[in-house]
Amino acid sequence: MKTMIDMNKAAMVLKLLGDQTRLTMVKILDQHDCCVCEFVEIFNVSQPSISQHLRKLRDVGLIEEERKGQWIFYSINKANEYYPFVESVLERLPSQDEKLQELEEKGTRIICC
Amino acid sequence: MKTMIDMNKAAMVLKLLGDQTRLTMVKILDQHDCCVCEFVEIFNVSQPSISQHLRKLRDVGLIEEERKGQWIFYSINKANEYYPFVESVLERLPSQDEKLQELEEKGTRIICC
DNA sequence: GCATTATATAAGCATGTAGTTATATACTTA
DNA sequence: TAAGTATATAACTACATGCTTATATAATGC
Repeated sequence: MKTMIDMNKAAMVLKLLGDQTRLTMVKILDQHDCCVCEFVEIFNVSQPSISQHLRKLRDVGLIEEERKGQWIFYSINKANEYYPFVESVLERLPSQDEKLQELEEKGTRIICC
Repeated sequence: MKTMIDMNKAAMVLKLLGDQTRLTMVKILDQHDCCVCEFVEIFNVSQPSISQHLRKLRDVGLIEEERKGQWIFYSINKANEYYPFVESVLERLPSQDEKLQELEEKGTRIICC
């Protein structure tokens, strides 16, 4: 039995995911925690733009933040009511691990604490 | 093995589905063909607004039109490259059959040919 | 304490979106 | 053929969105 979701909530979540930056962020976060500066490097946009995307995802509770020293790490919130729905979308998307791989090769991946 | 979809195509499709009117249309069309005037009655918006939503869905090939006399019927295009992805979203949505049910009770459902 | 780094927020701007009204096109029926 | 019904398109408008730059806040390290 699959988890159902209200039409209006579903449309809201799909709209959130209907942006290439946010969709990729969520796909990455589903596998790995990430900090803001990593996203800034992955996507070719300004830091405020990244913060604003993260805020939208956090506002609906789909991701959570945790400060670790100087950095703020974001992670997926699997307990969120929309997560099962989001997960069924993410399953259809190719892994974005190579984006973090590139950071590691450049030595800019933040491994903290 | 699930069908995969490019990130940019996925974001484009999710954006299309991230509107309550279009999402509901696609959910209905996944089960029943429908003509424009039925959608006009179901959603509380003008006929041009409905036509514009249908056009967006048709432009990516997700739905098809077929004229039947005076009416133009739309149907889902299961052969479309995005359909498997869309289907996995629709599976999580509650049936919208009651909307067509209401039309039948009012006697305004178009059964044609 | 001061400079540096990381992040968030505010403000402004250009573009996109969803709706409307007006009008054109196409089919049906008297 | 004329009137009515169904649909699409064009033009316009209000509002949303995603980006930018500027600035504020917070932690780090000298």
